[in-house]
Amino acid sequence: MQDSTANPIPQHSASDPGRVRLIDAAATEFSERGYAGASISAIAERAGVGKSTVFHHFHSKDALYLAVIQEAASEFAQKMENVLNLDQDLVTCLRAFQSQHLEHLHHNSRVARLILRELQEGDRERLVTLVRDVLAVNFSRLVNYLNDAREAGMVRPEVDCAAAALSMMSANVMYFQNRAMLEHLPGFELADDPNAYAMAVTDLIINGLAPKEQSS
Amino acid sequence: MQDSTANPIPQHSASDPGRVRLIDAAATEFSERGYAGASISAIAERAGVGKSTVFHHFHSKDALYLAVIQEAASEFAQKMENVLNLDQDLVTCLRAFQSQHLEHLHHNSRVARLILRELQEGDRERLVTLVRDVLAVNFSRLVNYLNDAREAGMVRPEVDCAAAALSMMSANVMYFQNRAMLEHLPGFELADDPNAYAMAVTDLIINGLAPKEQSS
DNA sequence: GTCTATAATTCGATAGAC
DNA sequence: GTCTATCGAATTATAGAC
Repeated sequence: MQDSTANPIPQHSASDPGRVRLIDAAATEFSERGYAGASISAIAERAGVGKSTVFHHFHSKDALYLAVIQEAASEFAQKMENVLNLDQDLVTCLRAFQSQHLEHLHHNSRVARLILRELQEGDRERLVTLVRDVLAVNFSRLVNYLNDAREAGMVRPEVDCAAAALSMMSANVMYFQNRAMLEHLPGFELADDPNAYAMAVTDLIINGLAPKEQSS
Repeated sequence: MQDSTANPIPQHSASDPGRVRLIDAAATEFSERGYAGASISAIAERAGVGKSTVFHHFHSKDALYLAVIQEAASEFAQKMENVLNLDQDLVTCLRAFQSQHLEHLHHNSRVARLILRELQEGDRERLVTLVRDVLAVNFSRLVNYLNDAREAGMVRPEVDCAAAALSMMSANVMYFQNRAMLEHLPGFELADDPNAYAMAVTDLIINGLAPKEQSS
């Protein structure tokens, strides 16, 4: 199988079962104990392999760590490709995006929490690598889509597409991270319905608060 | 578990200098070490008073903790009152709100970080109290403003005002929390200009992505 | 399991303001 | 003389060491 790789990160692909087991074990360890707290031996043990096997697949703890996140990010990148295309209308695409993004966070909550944790208290170096090499790719994909849609006249020319993309994702991250507490906000009805929330946010982002006055 | 009788939150207000010193010291200790990690003696020492003085002002560690957050929350509540009024137009109010909110996060970064930390890894009980007794008040204020604006026809009737309020605040929290990493997102120009960011988000929330033209 | 260290909380007394 | 902020010592709870 030939990889259509113009990708910067080498994708050994998921074919390797040992690699998959390791990434899964590492995801658990890292998310439960943080980067520093997770030990390679614990990861190896959890994966049912020897410590040296870990270093056969990944040349460093750092590389393994990034691979864990890369794994989830690539998966989401795939979903984005299915959803963001300019032939469909903006509403359909963004609804699908927002809904899938939120769903992705829940389905990959270990890694999502890992990333959020890293963003708060992680090491600078690792953080920059993470953002530039992994997160930026997916973020840019959405920004580019919005920019293209703007070119095509589907989006107002004044809109800052990066700010828009960030707003969309922020809303989901907030929901994912604090769902338990949102229940206690009076007037917030959507705490138990992620999809309805995603739709409400999408509607807001697309149409805004203000009425579309045409009554002149 | 002892029940704190009849919620006696004494509103001595800021007049009491000893109280103020304690709240300030506690803000630092709590935000640096987390709730469990912060000790009453360390707080007392930092404030330059004896340990038992702390308990003269606050009946418990818990009460002190809440008072720290309550302090910053009330301050923001005051700012909201100055900014959210229905006599001005929606754009003006929401711009001012968004900008002040983001500024407030920066000026009270110790407490802001404290809250965000608590939301992630805090104790359930304390979290619920925090949300219901403190955060919900300010959140509701914005939601109510939006609801009133909707009644007044300044906001589309379909909008979910709670979701809108949450989106606005999420965008700011994301920015506050991750400003350092946003620089590394390609295409994101506003990482070093909080006010411009707040304006971009406000514009988005008010007008949305879609052009205003009424296509029948 | 006992012992110990550390932390939260309570008590009783003191000193100064009104 | 009362009121209140303060403090040092005493009390309880708990987690970790041995």
